[in-house]
This record gives sequence, structure tokens and C-alpha cells, in this order.
Amino acid sequence: MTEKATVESLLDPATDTPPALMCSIARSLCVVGERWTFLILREAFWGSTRFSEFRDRLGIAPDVLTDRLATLTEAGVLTREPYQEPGRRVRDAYRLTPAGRQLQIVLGALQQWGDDHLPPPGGPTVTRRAPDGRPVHIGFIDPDGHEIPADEVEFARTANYPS
Amino acid sequence: MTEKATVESLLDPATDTPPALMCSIARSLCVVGERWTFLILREAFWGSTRFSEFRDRLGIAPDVLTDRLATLTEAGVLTREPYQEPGRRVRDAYRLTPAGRQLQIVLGALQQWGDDHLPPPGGPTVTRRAPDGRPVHIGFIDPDGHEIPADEVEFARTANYPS
DNA sequence: CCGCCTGAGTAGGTAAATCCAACTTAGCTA
DNA sequence: TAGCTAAGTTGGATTTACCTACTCAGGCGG
Repeated sequence: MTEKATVESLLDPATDTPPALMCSIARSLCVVGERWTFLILREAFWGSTRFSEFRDRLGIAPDVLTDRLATLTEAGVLTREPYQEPGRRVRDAYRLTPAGRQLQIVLGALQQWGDDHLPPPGGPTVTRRAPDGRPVHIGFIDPDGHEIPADEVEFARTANYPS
Repeated sequence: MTEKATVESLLDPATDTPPALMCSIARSLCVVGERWTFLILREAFWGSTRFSEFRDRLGIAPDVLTDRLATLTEAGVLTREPYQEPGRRVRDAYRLTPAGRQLQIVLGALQQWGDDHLPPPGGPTVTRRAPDGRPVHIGFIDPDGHEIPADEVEFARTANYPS
């Protein structure tokens, strides 16, 4: 990982990547694992679309933001759409793609863990609710849509797992 | 974020942290958001407990590994336990705490997203199965244990959300 | 047309994190 | 007492992040 690891480079047999770096978690982290990326995504979920919104809300350096937005756009997590307010010039809006929206589960899981184990004074800062108003949590689910307790889930490497 | 952001520093009113950095996601990322951390946790879930196991499986630099293990131990995600093989000297084993085991949902969500959107050639490298053998996925669940589709979940900032 | 304003970056220098290889240390064994 | 090994530590080079200032393009007012 001396150079910036891309998904392509991890999967390229020519690079002698340690096998353990090739799993789905490592590939996801190539896209979303750099510093600031999850926070940028969080802002995108709250509705930020413009460069200056991300920069101002997060206090991130502009060159780093440029880099992260490019990585996310190339990976298909965000799209750039030309966008024009009346009487303003055209500019780009960064919006979540369907693939990006599916990262909501990852963000929600991080949020849930932080609420449970690093509680802020004053209680949680965000709630997740079903249409009927009841609280929603994140967990493992079987094909019928029923929760499976975490300690009953069996993880197994497939034949395709890098040895 | 010029110095290493700790959970304590984010919550300390004396530091003028941008408010958006104080949510549960940001606090979780102080613990698990640094480079290598998720991969170390993945190895811990697969059963690695010793310094050399993490180092050799991941190819991580030993000084970085020392730092990450210390961060995770201080945050209560791992514990150090003295451990002795017969005929060997005592050494420390790093094991997941209950709080650490709950990160399985975050890792599973990353894995699921990678399998869905950055598919490896040859199919998924890991499966998640219920005791009856059926596949398990990760998603939103109501208090009765029934799945809620992601697009029906409403996220709302509470009064405690930093403005 | 001309100068000004604004959003969206780019550039340059500094600080910090990472990487890599070599070295140290503490117990056990011979 | 010397050697072996796991678990780090240390020093120096490289990469990444940070921060400030600057550029660039389009729209607007005059």
C-alpha cells in the first residue's frame, strides 16, 4: 500500500498484493476508506451537493476535498451534474448514485456503534425511524426479512477467498 | 484535525471542533477510521490475536500496527491478555471485547457493499449464513425484528445534533 | 466593453503520517 | 552463557494532509 491502492490494482494479478488485502472489505476501503470520505458521504446524505458546502461544513482542505470527490465520482458513488441557479453560472453538483445511497447502511452502522459505545453527552444526535415512527436499528436479516442475532451468523470464506 | 483527533478532544467544548465533526459517525471514526484499522479488525474476527499474525497477514509496518493496537485497546475494542504457550514465554494476545465484536455489523456492511458494487472475479469471497444455512444480509430492522426497506427509514437530527 | 464578485478549484510550502529496514529487548532453551 | 524468537522500537526516506494564497471562469453592473 505504498502507492494509492485502487480497486483495479488490488485485483490486478501483476501486483503482488498480500492476499488478505483483496477481500470485499479491502476493496470497499479503497473507495471509502480514506480520511474524510465517510464524513463527506454523511454530508451528502444530509443534502450537501456543492464543493463549498462540503468544505465549509467539514472544514476540510480544498485539495483533499477535490481528491476525495474525484475518487468517489470515479468509483460511481457520486455523480457530477451540471447545475444552474437562475442568474448564476453553471456549476457542478455532486449527488449520490444508487450505489452511493447503499452506503447508508455502512454509515448507519458506524453511527449506531458510536451511539452505543461512545455516547455523546445528551444522548444520540440522530434518530432512525420507520414510517410508523418506531426506532430502527441495523443488523443481520434472513431471506424472509427476519432479524438474526449477530452471534448466530456464521461467516465462512468461500473457495474464492485469497489464500 | 491537525493533531490526532481523539473522542475526548472532539467532545471537549474547549476545542473549537467544527460541529459537524462531533456526531456519532465522527466519534466512531476516531477509533476505527484510521488506515489499516478495519483490516486489523477483520483479521481479529478471523481469529488473529498476536502481533506477528496481524503484521504477517496484512503486511503492515510494525510501528503502525503498534499504534493501531494501542488505539483500539484504549478505546475498549480490543483487550490485551497475557497468554502462554507451553514452553514459550508469556506474550500478549489481542482479543475483541464485546464492543469490538459489535463492529461486525460495520465490517459486514462494508463487505456487503463491496460484494454488491465492486465484485471480485469469481464471486464473493465470504458468505454469511444463518444457522439453517440460508444467506444473511444486513439492513434496517424495526423493534419487532422485521426488515424495513432502506428508502423507508427516516433519519432525523435530534435537538442534541451540533448546529 | 471593463472591472468586480463568487464558487470552485490549483499551487506551494510546512507538518504529520506512513513505510521500510535495521536494531533492541525479554524470556526460554540448549 | 550463548542463541533463538516474538514483539516491538528507532531512524531516515517518502507520501499524504494541512493551510494560505492565488487562479480561473462566468455573470453582472455600469
